[in-house]
Amino acid sequence: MATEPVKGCSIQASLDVLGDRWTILILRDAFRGVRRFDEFRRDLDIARPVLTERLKRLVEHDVLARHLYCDRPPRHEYRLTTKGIALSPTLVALMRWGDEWLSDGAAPTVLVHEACDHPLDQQFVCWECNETFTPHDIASRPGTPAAPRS
Amino acid sequence: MATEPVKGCSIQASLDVLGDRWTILILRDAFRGVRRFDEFRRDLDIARPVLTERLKRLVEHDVLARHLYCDRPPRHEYRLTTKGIALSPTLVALMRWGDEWLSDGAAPTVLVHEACDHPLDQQFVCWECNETFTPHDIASRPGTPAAPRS
DNA sequence: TAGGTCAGTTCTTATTTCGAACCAAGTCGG
DNA sequence: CCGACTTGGTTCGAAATAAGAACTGACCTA
Repeated sequence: MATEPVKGCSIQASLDVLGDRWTILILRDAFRGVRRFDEFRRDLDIARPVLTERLKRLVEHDVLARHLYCDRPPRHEYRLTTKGIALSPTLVALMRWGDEWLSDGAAPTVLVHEACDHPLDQQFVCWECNETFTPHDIASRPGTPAAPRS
Repeated sequence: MATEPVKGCSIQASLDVLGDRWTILILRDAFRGVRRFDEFRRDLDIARPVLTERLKRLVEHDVLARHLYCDRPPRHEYRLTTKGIALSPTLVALMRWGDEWLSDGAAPTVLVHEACDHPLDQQFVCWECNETFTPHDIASRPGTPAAPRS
């Protein structure tokens, strides 16, 4: 897969890793605790060769790691790495959008703050003012300060 | 942990709308201010029939709206709806993950709080304790039909 | 009238994805 | 030891999807 010099867009770069019909669903399962090949396969109803390829890809990109969990019959499991866990804001955002805009009723699953068991929210926060704000208050600036890019 | 078929998963529902190779890139452009057919086409280097189909789909799903912006030669533009704008946490999350884990240096584009021009952060916040927390502090509860707040 | 733009549609071709079958290592029951 | 079964794959041909190039058609400008 030709990974060309990403036109300076991190969304594109992320989609190079995640952007196909199955990868995000595989990761959703991984967040729910699914770890084994057949477990993914049954849960997602995905073709075997496709699952093989996607898992390999995610391991290559260091989003999942392949662990040997059983010696005698050699068995592997796929676990989220730190880099993989760092995708949770993305998954949470997708889930919340689906809940809010696509669901025909109540959310099928609710995420909560484990400590107090109350529902979670996801917000934009400013480093400086420490205030939360809406999408409408976002602006974008090219590049980091003094970072030569082109 | 039971692996029952996850019907009614909101991530799956969201991906039914967004989950192909182009849709999220189209939306990224839309957030950046792109509105016209040819502008999308040139910027993304996407095949015309595919762009036609994706835009139609996004309009059908009420993520984009097709506006007539010129009468005499009838011209249309595609704008984000409220539902579309509600996707910004998803796009921001993807962008930030790419920035942090895939970029070979500085982030190509930085999002800022428009009011004060300082970089934005995206966080999980608890409705009750009002505290921010990490992915590790998230738990999930099956379909609690908790009535949304007033 | 000629040439150009914008927003498509309609083809043909190339790439992905699918499903079904096959494979291999190990395990269990008899 | 034999055969059935499990996990985790690989290898096929067939089907769905995307790509590319050319064509349409409404308008605009000179």
